[in-house]
Amino acid sequence: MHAALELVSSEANFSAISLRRIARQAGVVPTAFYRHFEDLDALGLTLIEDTFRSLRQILGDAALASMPLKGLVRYSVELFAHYVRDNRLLFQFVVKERFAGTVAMREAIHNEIVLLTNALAADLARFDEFSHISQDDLRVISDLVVNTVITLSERILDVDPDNAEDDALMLRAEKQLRLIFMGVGRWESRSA
Amino acid sequence: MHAALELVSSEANFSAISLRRIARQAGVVPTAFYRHFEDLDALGLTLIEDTFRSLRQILGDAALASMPLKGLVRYSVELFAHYVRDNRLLFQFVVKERFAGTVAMREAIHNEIVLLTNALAADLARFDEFSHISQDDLRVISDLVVNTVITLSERILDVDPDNAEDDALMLRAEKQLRLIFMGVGRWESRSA
DNA sequence: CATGAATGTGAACACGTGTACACTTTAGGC
DNA sequence: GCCTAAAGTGTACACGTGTTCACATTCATG
Repeated sequence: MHAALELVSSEANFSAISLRRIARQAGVVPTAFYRHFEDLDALGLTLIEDTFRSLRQILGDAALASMPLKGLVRYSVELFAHYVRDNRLLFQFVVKERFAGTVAMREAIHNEIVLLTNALAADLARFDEFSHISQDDLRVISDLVVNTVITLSERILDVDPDNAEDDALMLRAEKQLRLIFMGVGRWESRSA
Repeated sequence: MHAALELVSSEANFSAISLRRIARQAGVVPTAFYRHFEDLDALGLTLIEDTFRSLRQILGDAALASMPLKGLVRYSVELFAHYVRDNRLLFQFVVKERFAGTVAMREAIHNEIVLLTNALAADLARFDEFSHISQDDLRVISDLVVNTVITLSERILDVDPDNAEDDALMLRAEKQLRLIFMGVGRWESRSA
């Protein structure tokens, strides 16, 4: 698995690397691959699963819902950015395969993102600031927030690790999220 | 070029299809490929160029800056969505290669998006509603808007063409953009 | 209509690919 | 310390790959 991640990180994407190259990178003979996965698709799906399993755990442990809304934006952006940096290869893989992968992979990633969006909507619902927002609109807003955070991680992965210009990226994302939350204050859900 | 687009649309992505398969799809012998492009990279870059050239033209012709801000959101979302649907294969290609493509391709796409963002920022600056926003913040806002529209097109491409549930997607994107613009009303640029 | 450029052809090359199969090595629980 | 399941090995096959080169065809324009 790690060999595959390394190759995908330095090459274009998963479909561009072969079973034999992965095996070579892992220091193992090609046929040994089959001892662990039925085929390349299975490997890819496992990598995606792993990524989101641990991401869900991080986000769950953080218990964001019990924080004051003030400062939550900065905190969660930093938490997320930290996690992305710590799992660079894994996230690079997911970002690349989100649109370029197999249908199975794309669906898996999509489903996980939907789950994250739902979780965020549920968290936001607990804040007074969102009490005037309808259920549907809560999901629309969460969707926008999730997309903004995804874009942030794509960008963090695009600059090289020790460049440290991530700060500018994070500040921009924070600004955008604050802007969104400002809009929420004036928002009126027709069917609230 | 069209043969390549068809294959990429039905397969995973560009790096997964071979020169020989493109030639076969085009009804031509493999070596004939070299009469038109130096290699596959050149083909890919040309496709990206073409996509954005015509997109820039559409957006330029629309002269959005001369419209009232009211109704502009709905109009531009519809214009954009229409264009994406009319150039489904082209956009599918760009979306897939945005992160999974060659470095050259990725850079080309990235640069084009930056151009679009700058153009939007310049357009927004003409509206009274944005007169209290600093130059930098204008770019941050435009960035958020562009990302939201990109996400919309990714989703339009994900549902099959004659499904006609695009409307729901467009409504969501419109809501999100209106939310952003609501935030702008309360936004205060510190260095305005 | 002729001529020259643009486009398409076919054979050949060296090499990378996924996977099957029988075999050997490694490691952990009784 | 043995023995069994897991992991790794080496060989072999049929096939797809990019690119080369000399040759054939098409087509526009003088």
